[in-house]
Amino acid sequence: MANRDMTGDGPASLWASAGDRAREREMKREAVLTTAVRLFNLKGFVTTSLDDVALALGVTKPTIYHYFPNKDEILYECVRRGLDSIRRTAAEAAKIRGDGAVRLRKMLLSYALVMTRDFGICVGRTNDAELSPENRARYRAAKREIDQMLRGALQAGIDDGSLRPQDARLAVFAVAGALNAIGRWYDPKGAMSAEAVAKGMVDALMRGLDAIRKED
Amino acid sequence: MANRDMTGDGPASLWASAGDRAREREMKREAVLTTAVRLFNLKGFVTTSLDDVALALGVTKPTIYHYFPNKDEILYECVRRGLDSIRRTAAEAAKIRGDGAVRLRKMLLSYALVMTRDFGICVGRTNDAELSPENRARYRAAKREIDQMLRGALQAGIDDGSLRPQDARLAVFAVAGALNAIGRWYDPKGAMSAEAVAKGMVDALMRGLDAIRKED
DNA sequence: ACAGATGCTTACTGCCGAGTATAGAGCTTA
DNA sequence: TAAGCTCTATACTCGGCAGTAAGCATCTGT
Repeated sequence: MANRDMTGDGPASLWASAGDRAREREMKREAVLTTAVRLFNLKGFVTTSLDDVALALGVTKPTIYHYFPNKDEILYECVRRGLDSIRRTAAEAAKIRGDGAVRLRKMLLSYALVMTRDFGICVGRTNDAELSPENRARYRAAKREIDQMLRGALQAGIDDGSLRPQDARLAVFAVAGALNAIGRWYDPKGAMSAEAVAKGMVDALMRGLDAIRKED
Repeated sequence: MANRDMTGDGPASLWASAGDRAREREMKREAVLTTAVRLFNLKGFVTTSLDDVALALGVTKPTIYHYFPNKDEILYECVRRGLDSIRRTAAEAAKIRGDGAVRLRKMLLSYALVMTRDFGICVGRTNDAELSPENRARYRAAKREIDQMLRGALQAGIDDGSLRPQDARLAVFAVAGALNAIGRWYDPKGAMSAEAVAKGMVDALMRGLDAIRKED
């Protein structure tokens, strides 16, 4: 990495091989994570052992420790990804032009979609008491941030008249509660697509906030 | 119990003492349960050991086993109580006269109130994977029953025109999700009373279902 | 061909927590 | 005063799981 172009070998082969290794490592790490999150969602974090995860991957437990320092970090990385997706899409939605109702609707739609996928489901099912104190603090901070964004959009909607005046705190808790639970009943192999579920859910929730009805 | 009135002692003293003992035992069992549920809600079921519960009660672990056969039964009894409260009040609400919207609103209000109390919170936080297979089956059956009652009232409301035509399954999941999450944020020592939270929540949710607005 | 890194294995340790064996204290009935 | 029941404690067993030690194979660059 430090001494590329120093040999006559040419940078391409050096980089290719170094890159291959790094990429392969990243893919394996990814495989650990996706296998872990699926098991966590299926059986719960505490009741899933790393031996279970290793077995599902066809490797042994110490292998997992080559990619993650401990079990807690694996869970944290799972919820971090879910929360980051929500946060990122919500931040984007906050920037689009339109009234508060329009921005909030977009936020909720992205939120709902994330909750139909593995890392999102994990967010919905994870109890913060399962995380280490440090990661719990980060987890809570991320949740708070999302809550603030939703509340901000809702309040903006109330202020600009696109949403009914109401207790923003209560309303956001209700909405988030409904969305977080999606992973507890949604079946990807069922009749409804993730998009249909998300849209149906968000339409109902936005009606509850008295949004001006806009079919898009 | 079998031979009362057989001695000259008189039934009163016999019954008093037998009753006292039974009552005392019942109270102790109750104490185990309420202490356990509070710890479960605080730290999570799996991460709470029976030694923790015993310590909080000022006794030792074997004492707990005098009142419950195992840890699983303790958790099951907690969720059973919460679910029974919801089920009972919902069944009552199903019998009152009025249109579907009125009955559904009553159901949700009782549901919400239960979710602000310990056994209700436990229902909201318990992951069915934590229960033994037999108790998990009972737990699911109770949940399904409640779901059916809500869905029935909602459908009745759609049929009688008091609620907007919509996907009943999706709507009930949304509503239940919002209510189940109450225990994750509601603080009994906070500014809002349980009643205020329940009413605010239910008003918002019913608006989402396009109930005819009735301030009661 | 050799040195060192990398990836993974087998075979552990150590701990924690569910559940139990057993005994003793106190109350109840005879 | 003795037998028996209820309740509780001390002091275990046993199993499961997070995390580790140490070694073997393979691949990489010199």
